[in-house]
Amino acid sequence: MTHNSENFRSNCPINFVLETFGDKWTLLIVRDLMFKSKQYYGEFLKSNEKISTNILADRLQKLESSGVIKKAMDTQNKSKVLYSLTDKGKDLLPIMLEITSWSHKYDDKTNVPENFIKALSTNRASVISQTLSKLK
Amino acid sequence: MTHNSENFRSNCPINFVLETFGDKWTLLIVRDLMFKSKQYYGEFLKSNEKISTNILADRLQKLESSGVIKKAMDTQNKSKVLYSLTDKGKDLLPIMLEITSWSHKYDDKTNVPENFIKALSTNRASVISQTLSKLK
DNA sequence: CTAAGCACTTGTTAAATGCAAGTGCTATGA
DNA sequence: TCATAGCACTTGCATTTAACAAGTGCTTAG
Repeated sequence: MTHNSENFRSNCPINFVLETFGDKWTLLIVRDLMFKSKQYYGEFLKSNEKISTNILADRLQKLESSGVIKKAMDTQNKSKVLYSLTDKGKDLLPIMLEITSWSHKYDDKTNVPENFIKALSTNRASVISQTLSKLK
Repeated sequence: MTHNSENFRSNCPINFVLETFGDKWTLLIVRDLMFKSKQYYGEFLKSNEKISTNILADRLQKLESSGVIKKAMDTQNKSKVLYSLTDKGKDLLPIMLEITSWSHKYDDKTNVPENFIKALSTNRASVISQTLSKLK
């Protein structure tokens, strides 16, 4: 969905991210690409949250058309499709890190490695560069 | 929704915020409280995105039960209800600011004052303290 | 050439949303 | 004090979206 569509709601920056990420599933795909080194359709399906196949297909297509992810053919296996983050997708990292901090603070069930939390508060820049470097 | 409910999906921090904010409306209420000095039901209804009354009532109740906002009686007018952010809600500010930066970068229709964007990149701490100070 | 894996599609049922109208308080003015 | 209006919701119903199970078509491995 874009601001040009018939579903246009406002010019607000908060609203803009909601138009792309305002559901229960889309950001989980970004998470899997960004932090869990997943890149195949079948890998996204295996996440704990158990996304259904039609919703996954729908969200992958929407993320691609909004320029957050891109598709590529797996050069090793032509029946496989490789998904990856674009620069626009990688730029979501600061948002993801703030979300992680907030959840760590307010949800005692949230499971984030303690050294990641510590690095985040003491050396945020290197957390960012290390995370991005793994995305090649 | 909490991690104890029957809808539990995972212990992931990204999933945790999606359980509360994973829809098209909830975060707009937080935005209105945080940046637009709104505090009444009728004020939220007037936002550009045009939330419907039943959805607004539902989201206000969910935000209250998740501890992000709190209700109070208006001391001037007993027929009015005052909504405000809790500390947990105010702690969403860094997330909101990162969202604002991302949308400003990737959506040319997004309308954020240029001096706010500039302050955000050069003096983030003071943007935070000034925003919070207006929330009393 | 057959079987299995992978990335989706399709169909149906269940849930969430959008819209219009209504309800029950409180305040205000004649 | 009694009618009117404002405010914060509720309710009912039509439409849209999501969940679940099953199926399809292409690719590759044996």
